[in-house]
Amino acid sequence: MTSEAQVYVSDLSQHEGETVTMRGWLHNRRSSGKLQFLVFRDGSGFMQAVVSKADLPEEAWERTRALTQESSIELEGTVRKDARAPGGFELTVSDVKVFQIAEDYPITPKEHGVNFLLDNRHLWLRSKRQHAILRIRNEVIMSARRYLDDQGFIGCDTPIFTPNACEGTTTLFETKYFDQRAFLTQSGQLYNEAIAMAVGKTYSFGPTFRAEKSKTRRHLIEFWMIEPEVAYHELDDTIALAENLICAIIESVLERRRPELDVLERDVSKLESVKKPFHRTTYDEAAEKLEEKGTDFVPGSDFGAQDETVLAEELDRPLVVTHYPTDIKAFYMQPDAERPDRALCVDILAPEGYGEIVGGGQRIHDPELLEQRLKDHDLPRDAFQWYLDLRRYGSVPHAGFGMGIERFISWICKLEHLREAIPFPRMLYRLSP
RNA sequence: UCCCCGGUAGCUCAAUUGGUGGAGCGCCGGACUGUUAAUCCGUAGGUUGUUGGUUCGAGUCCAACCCGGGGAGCCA
Repeated sequence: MTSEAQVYVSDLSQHEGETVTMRGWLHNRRSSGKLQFLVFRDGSGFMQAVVSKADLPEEAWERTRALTQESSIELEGTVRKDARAPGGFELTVSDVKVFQIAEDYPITPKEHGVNFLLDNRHLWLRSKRQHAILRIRNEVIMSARRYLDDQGFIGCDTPIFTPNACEGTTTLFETKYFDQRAFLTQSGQLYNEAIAMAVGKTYSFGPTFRAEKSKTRRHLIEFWMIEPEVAYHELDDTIALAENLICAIIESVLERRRPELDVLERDVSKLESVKKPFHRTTYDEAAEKLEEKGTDFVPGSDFGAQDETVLAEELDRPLVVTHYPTDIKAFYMQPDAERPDRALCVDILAPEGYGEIVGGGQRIHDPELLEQRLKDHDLPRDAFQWYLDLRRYGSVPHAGFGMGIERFISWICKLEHLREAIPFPRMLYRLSP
C-alpha cells in the first residue's frame, strides 16, 4: 500500500473542493442506472460517495457495480458540499480500487434479532449505532482519566490475579496459578487502599470478574470499573468526588460526542439536567419512602432492582444514598460513630431506571476494629495481613468508590442492555466471539 | 439455583381444531442520472434445534435433552 495521504470522513469538511484518497469499506449502496450512491465508512465516520457513469472509466464503473456490502475499497474523488448528502458533504468519485470483494456479509441493512447480532458481534461493531457507542465509551474513559489526572490523581493498576477473595461475598472465578490457586479480581479496591497510602490520591481502571449467575440486562460477567481511592477523604469528600467526576464525564460527552448521541437518538436534555448537587437520602429515609409506595422491600435488607428503579427513575439527576445497615455491607466499611449499625457508605443510583452506577464509602482505619470485622465475616487473617499492615503503619481515614463504566455508558446512551456498552460482552451463556 | 419465554429459508417472521411449509427483506440476474433501510420486475433458496413417543398423518400434541433470551437473588 502506498503512503499517499489518506483523508478521513471525520475531516471531510476541511477538504472541500480538493481531490482526495479515502480508504475504508462499503457500508451500503443504492444504485440508480447510471448513478451509484455508495455509503462509505472508514472508522471515523460514514459518508456518501457518488459514482456517475459519465465521470470515470468504464472498467472503474464495472468494478463499482461488482462491489458488495463490506467490500474494502479505496476511493479517489472530489469533496463537495451538498445538502442532499447525509452529513452535508459527499465525494464525487473519479476512481475506485478494490482491496477485497466481501462475500455474503451476514448483517444486512434490515432488522435482526439479539441472538444473531450477538453471534456476529465481531461484525455488528461495524454498524453506525455500535460505532457511536464505542466512541462514547472511549469519551467516558478518557474524560474520567483526564478529570482525575487534573485533580492530581495517580492512575495505578491493580492485579487481575488475586490470591483470595477481596470481600468474600460474591462468587469468584478460580484459575490455576502454576501449583497454586488464584482468583480473578472482583475489585481493585484493597490494593487501591495500599496505593493511596503511598501516593495519596489514586485510581485504578481495569476489568473485574464476577462469577455470579446473573442473567439480566444490568449484569455482565466481565466488566470495567474505575475506582478512585483517597487518603484522608471521609464520606462527604468521596461523595463530592463522585459527583464531580460524573458531571465532568457528562459535560465532556455532551461537548464532544453530540453527533453520536444524535445517532442514538438520546434525549440530551436528560443529561444536561445532571448538575451538582445530586439528590441525597439515607438508607432509612429511602426505606420509609419504599414502604409508603408499597413495594415488597424488606426493612433491613438491601434494595432490590425494583426498589432502585422506584427511588431514582423519575429524578432529573442521580440519587446519592448513604448510611446502609453495616451488616449488609462489606467488612471494611467504616461504621458511623454516632450510630454504629449504619455504615459510612454511599451508593449512587442513576436516573431513568439505570440503577446503581457507583458504590463506595469510607474504609475502616482502626486496626482493632478491622481485625474484629475480619473475624465477624469469617475471613482468613493471614490473607489480609498486608491489608492490616496499612492500619499499623500510619493509618488514616480514607475513602473511595467504584464506578461501573458499562452501566454508566448504558445510562448515558440510554441502552436497553449493558451488552452494547462493551465491544465483546461476556455474559452468562455467551463466551464468544 | 429458581421462574417465564423462544428456536421454521442467509435475516425478521407467518402457517386456522393435527391435513401438500409461505411472505417481506437480503443474495443473484435485469430496469432506472439524486438515492436517503431507494424503487420496480424476475430467479434460486427448507433434515421446521436434537432424539424419542402419540397418530392414518406432527412445524403444530407429549417427554427428555441442547442452545439462546428476559427476570429473581447478588452486585457495578
